[in-house]
Amino acid sequence: MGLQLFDSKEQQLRDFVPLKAGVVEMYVCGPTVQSAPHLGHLRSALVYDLLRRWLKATGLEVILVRNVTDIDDKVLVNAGSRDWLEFAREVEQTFIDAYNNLWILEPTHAPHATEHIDDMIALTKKLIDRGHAYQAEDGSANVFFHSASWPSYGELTNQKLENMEGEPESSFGRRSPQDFALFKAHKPEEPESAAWQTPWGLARPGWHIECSAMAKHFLGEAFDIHGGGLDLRFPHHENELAQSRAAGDHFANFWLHNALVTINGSKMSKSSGNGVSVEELLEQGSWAAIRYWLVSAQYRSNLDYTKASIKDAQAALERIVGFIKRVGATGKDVDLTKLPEDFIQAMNADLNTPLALAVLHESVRAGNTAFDNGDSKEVEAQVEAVKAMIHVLGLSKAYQEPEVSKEFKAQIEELIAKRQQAKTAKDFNTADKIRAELEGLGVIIKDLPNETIWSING
RNA sequence: GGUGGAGUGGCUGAGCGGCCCAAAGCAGCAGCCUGCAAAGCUGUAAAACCACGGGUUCAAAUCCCGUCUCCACCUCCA
Repeated sequence: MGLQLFDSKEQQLRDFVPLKAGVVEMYVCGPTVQSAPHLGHLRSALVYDLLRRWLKATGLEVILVRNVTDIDDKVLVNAGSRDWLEFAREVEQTFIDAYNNLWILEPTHAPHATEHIDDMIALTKKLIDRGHAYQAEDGSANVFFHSASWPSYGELTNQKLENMEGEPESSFGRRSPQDFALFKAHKPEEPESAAWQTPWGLARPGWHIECSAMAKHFLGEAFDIHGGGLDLRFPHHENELAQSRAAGDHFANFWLHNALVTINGSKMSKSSGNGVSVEELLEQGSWAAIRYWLVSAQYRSNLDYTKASIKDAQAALERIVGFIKRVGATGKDVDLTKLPEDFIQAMNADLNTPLALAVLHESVRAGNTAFDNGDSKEVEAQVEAVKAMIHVLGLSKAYQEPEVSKEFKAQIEELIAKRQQAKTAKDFNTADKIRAELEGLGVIIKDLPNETIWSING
């Protein structure tokens, strides 16, 4: 059976078939670059990275668009007296760094909202022409989508218009409480650089129109998958869907929503101030361990962060990496035809990564047992399977040599050789001293039967 | 009030009608390895009565009804 994905619009598993044979077009909501990322942001990006890797592994080409919302109320507020765009770029860089460290592949396109204002204006015009949007009745440059004009409004989240609370009726010139902004009129207290000349006056785009416009720009009127965090289902995705459909586009064929990272059972978020930063995480374990942890739950399950989370993940990951190193198979070659059937089925079942990890660990154990028994044929079979699996999960780099300077490497190897000499001479004092010295350099050594291997601490 | 989702061993977390007296990992314990460590490897206990109470079924963690608890979302903002 092929890949099945849970479509949150249909609220069921559906067989995934790309609209165009051989190519998958995905749009994922990226961050609003208002402050540095926390675990929740990382999970979201990672989930779609994982999906992308799996689609590629099954032979499909993937075009992934992940936007950057670089104009937004909070960006302007948090920039304070600084140039807001410069601030936004700086924050964006902290996201890019974190993505890179987590081995999240670069998207095919990573458009900035501010670079697609024309697309947004065009889409908004179309909506006005079709009678689904209007300029604010107070004469300002505010433009709203008229939710009541679109009969299927609410279809994504199965809600009825009358049950939605909405904004106070007259605020900013809207006709009804459930109408949302497509463009927001420039405010005197905001910098002029944060406003654009539109047919309705000086204004900046609302959040929802950005994604509709950029998705259309890069992927056209219909594309395969729209992804994002569960907290974006409403209003953001509901509004995107309404806008794009009202403008005559089919829009996304599948809607995917990843569950949230919680801490003590509650959503991790900026506003509640319980976000766990990258710095705090790295005290618990490596980037690889963080990635492993994020993969250890199925993407639609909440993932609860505790103090031990990353440490546990590190231990589990090292078991896998240890096996590969132990049998000396650290080469980069990977053969995806060696993926076990159970693993493939787990991934095809809406990316059941915990089950996939179980298959992986079973392979590791079988491989280790074979190694102890000197069954080199079995060892080879298992290690190839393991490498293929962790390649798919994006964890391959965990076993590859750390990138250090040649000089440093030579120094380490010399110390290890000296220690070996001391050990052979049964001069254990010297041997222990050297071990301590290596630890001082941040290097942890492990004595294997025939050799000593080392790694960088953390 | 509305809409979705969740409650499984000490912890994380799969399973969603029979293969479940419930995967995998972590932690624990034992053995192996070691100059000693660390790490590693192998094996493994337990009362997981699968939130609680009913029901359907030859068969339920899995389906149905009820109850409790928790989480997310409900529009210029995640």
